Amino acid sequence: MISNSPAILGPVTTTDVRDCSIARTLEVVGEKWSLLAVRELMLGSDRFEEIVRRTGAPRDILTTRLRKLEAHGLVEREPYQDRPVRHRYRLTALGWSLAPVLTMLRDWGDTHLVGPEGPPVTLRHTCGELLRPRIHCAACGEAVTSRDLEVVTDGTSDRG
Amino acid sequence: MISNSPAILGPVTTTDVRDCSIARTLEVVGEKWSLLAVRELMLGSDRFEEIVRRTGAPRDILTTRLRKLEAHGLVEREPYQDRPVRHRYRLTALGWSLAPVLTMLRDWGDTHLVGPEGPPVTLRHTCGELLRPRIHCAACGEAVTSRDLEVVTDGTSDRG
DNA sequence: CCTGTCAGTAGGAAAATCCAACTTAGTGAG
DNA sequence: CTCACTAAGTTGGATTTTCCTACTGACAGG
Repeated sequence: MISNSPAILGPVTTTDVRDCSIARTLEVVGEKWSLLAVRELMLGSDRFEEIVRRTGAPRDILTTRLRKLEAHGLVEREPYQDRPVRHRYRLTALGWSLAPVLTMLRDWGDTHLVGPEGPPVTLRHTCGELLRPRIHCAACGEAVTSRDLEVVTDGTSDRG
Repeated sequence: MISNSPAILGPVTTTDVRDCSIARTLEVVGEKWSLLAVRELMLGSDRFEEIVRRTGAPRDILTTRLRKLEAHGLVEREPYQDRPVRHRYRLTALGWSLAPVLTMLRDWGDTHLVGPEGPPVTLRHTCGELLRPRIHCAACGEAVTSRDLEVVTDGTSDRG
């Protein structure tokens, strides 16, 4: 094996870790409560108290999550009064761009984690039907399954 | 406000927490390293050591994650030798059904978290183009944006 | 004056994660 | 035979996060 190099070839390269966009994304929104806060903002909550209530997140944790989302440009925090200064939260376009991620997480739960009573929340498409999301290829328009995909790495080093 | 009920209407229902499929899904795969383990399995790693190497997860944590994924039926663990007994891991169909979630997480990172060198990993669709995933409505076939969706809750209690 | 609201902070307990070392039953090299 | 190495963990303890409860400040309503 090349990667577990013996002493002659130098120190073992401890990072065979894949540099991948999934990992990068999870660095931003992968901590507990982050995606649920984003969900709440998408569903219309814009005040701290409401997000606390609807997610169940500890207040201090939610504070740090919202600050992190703000730092990454997914959320804007704007004062809506002073004395005392209060803020509301709003998703930016970048924040809204997470919608497909949440849609797929929701769909997975809808499909595999519900009882006979059905999904607690559903989304209705403008076509009138409840949304069953499918991934299509933007280039050819066809529906995509994992069998239609081939992994392409640039071959160098640890990326993959 | 109805939800913050005064004493007359009974004790404050501490759980205004939304029962939603996103939260349920995150209960299963939302902990650190879970989705990265699934990613590795999708990319072809099937041995414990390899998943450790490629994700960078602590071995003990990865063990508990794989056990949890197995308990939920996303992963199968099968012995491939005894003396000493060794196992390999494989995604079940249920595990593979997470592919759209990972696809969207990857796409978000590809779109927003890459430098000029581009994404570290890309997926090629059978049509020949690199995959740019879009969500379509299974019912009408149209591409979906968040503006085309209406939230439907059953109205009762805390679900939403 | 008393209570309640909102958006946090503070302090300390509890839980999760991380890390390095160890185990077990082998295989291959010298 | 001995040494080094492998795979799939397990163990103990340090570190880091998360959680929980209570508190703050500045106001509004009764």
